Amino acid sequence: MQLDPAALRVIEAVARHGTLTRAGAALGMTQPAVSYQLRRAEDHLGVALFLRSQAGCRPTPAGEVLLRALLPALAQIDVALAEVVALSRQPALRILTDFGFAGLWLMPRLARFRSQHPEIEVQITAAQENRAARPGEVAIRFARAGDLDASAWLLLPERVLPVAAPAYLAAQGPLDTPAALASATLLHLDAPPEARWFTWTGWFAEHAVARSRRSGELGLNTYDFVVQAVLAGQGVALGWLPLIAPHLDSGALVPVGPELRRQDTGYWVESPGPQTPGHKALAHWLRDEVASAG
Amino acid sequence: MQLDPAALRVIEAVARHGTLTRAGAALGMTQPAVSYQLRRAEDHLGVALFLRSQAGCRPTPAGEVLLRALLPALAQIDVALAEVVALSRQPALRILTDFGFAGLWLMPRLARFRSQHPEIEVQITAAQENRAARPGEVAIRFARAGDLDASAWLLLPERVLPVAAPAYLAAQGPLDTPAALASATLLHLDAPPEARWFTWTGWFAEHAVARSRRSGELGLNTYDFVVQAVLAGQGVALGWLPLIAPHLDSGALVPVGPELRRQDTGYWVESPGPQTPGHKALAHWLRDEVASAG
DNA sequence: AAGCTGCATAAACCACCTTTATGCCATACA
DNA sequence: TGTATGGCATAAAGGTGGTTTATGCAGCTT
Repeated sequence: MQLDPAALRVIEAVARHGTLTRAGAALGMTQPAVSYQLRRAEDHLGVALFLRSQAGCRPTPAGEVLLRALLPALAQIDVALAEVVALSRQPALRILTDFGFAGLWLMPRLARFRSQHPEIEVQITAAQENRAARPGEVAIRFARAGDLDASAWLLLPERVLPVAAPAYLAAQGPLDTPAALASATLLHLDAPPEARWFTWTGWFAEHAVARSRRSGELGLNTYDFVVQAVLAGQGVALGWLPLIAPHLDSGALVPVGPELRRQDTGYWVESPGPQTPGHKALAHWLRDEVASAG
Repeated sequence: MQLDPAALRVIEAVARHGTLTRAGAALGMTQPAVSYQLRRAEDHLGVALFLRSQAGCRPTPAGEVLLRALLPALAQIDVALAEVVALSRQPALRILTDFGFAGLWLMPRLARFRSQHPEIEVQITAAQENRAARPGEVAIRFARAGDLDASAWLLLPERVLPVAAPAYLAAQGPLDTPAALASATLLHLDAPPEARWFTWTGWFAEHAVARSRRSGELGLNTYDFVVQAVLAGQGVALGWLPLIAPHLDSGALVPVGPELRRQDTGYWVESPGPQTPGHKALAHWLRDEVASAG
């Protein structure tokens, strides 16, 4: 047995205010409208809910049975509605990250997050210098374990391998060995000294080949640009696997050397402060994206 | 922040059924009406509550916040509504009593009970022979403590006194003493031998006067009739105080002898079986009526 | 490609909910 | 006693919002 839902609010207002007139004022209605609604509800249920007197209304025993459940239930609903509205007024979810990650990983995938969560407004702030996230913000930055707060988690471990464009390989000849690679033109990602990622120097050291940077070789300070240059056949780059995976898949780039991995460095997610549903949704989605990429 | 109450039902139905179309069928509406209501609610709140897909809807995180409170709250309301309806369908409150009590005490007061409890339908069954109440019934009958169930309670202890009409006294002369009363014409309430109330025999025995019934004196088997006869000046009656109080107040009858009381006999209320709000309301009202009569 | 199902949107319409007006009743006060 | 005030009920009028019908788009399955 259900009751016209509007009537529930009227019943509650009458109980709360004690007269039909005052209930109407609270609901933005006139007394006859309240009288009509209350009457309809009582007729529908087949029982009087309030006794009317010149001094106002008081509930009948049947009315009290209903009000005992109705008042707390409506209060609960109102609390939840306030919570929903407060959520909708949350500031946008701000993601801090570097240009490379933003351009090569996040932006191509963001449409998927937005279609799953259209209610979450997302702001992406890309920068050269990654600062730590403030409470409420989400930072996705390249770092090593120990550099971050304990609650940060590793999204993408570091995996690199030398890559070149097919046209460059055709002109250059085979680059089958680290020694052959040492003779090729290398593209460098210029970064501050405290940068934690693999560089060519580090790569050759791992393969016991001495190779220093030649003058005239291209150096770029944004990984996005490094990828553009290698695609254009300007040399061999150290490919950051999760970021260049689409180019490998399409054949625009081919591996020209073995892969190197590190488990304690990579892109980490830190998200200080309270975790709103938006924060949780983003974390969940990020994990899904990595998992589905295999 | 409140929401159109009709929308709450729509939101709940969409969550329960998983598609707008099926929710509409359950609510007796079409899909576009559901779509419109849901849209209005979402616009009002400023946040999407459901994600729509070809396969149906699933709640957003904000939707889940609301549903966590809404589903149990609406369930509580529905339970209370069902309870109210069940109450309204209770059989009438059946009161069993004798003709004297019904006619002289209960009926004159019943309007007051009905105005306080218009939702309670009352049935009065008066009879010469009072049977015990069945579960759900309420019996108000003359009895002595020990004859009834332990839950029965004494409504009106027995208080009697000789009364006559002023016209009878004017014709007869003063009846100041039990001996003078013995010479008067007495009106008798004829009852079965197991009757427990005061009779004239008992009254005279208490006053050490031998008085037996004279032939030709009027005997009546209903107390209502006894009261009519004494009002008509046909003799002196043993007045049952609670029942004749209005006549004493009005002067239609005057006392012509001392009052006798007994505390273990009188009108008792027995009400076996579950005590519905109706039963409780009646008991409460009965106590109030006795208390306000002093 | 065809068929089915789900949701969104626009236009039309009508039922019902609200307002205005009025009357009755009870209470308080001068 | 008469007047004023406040509360509820009822009737009539009207207008608007909620519903239906029609249509189109998208996704999925066979």
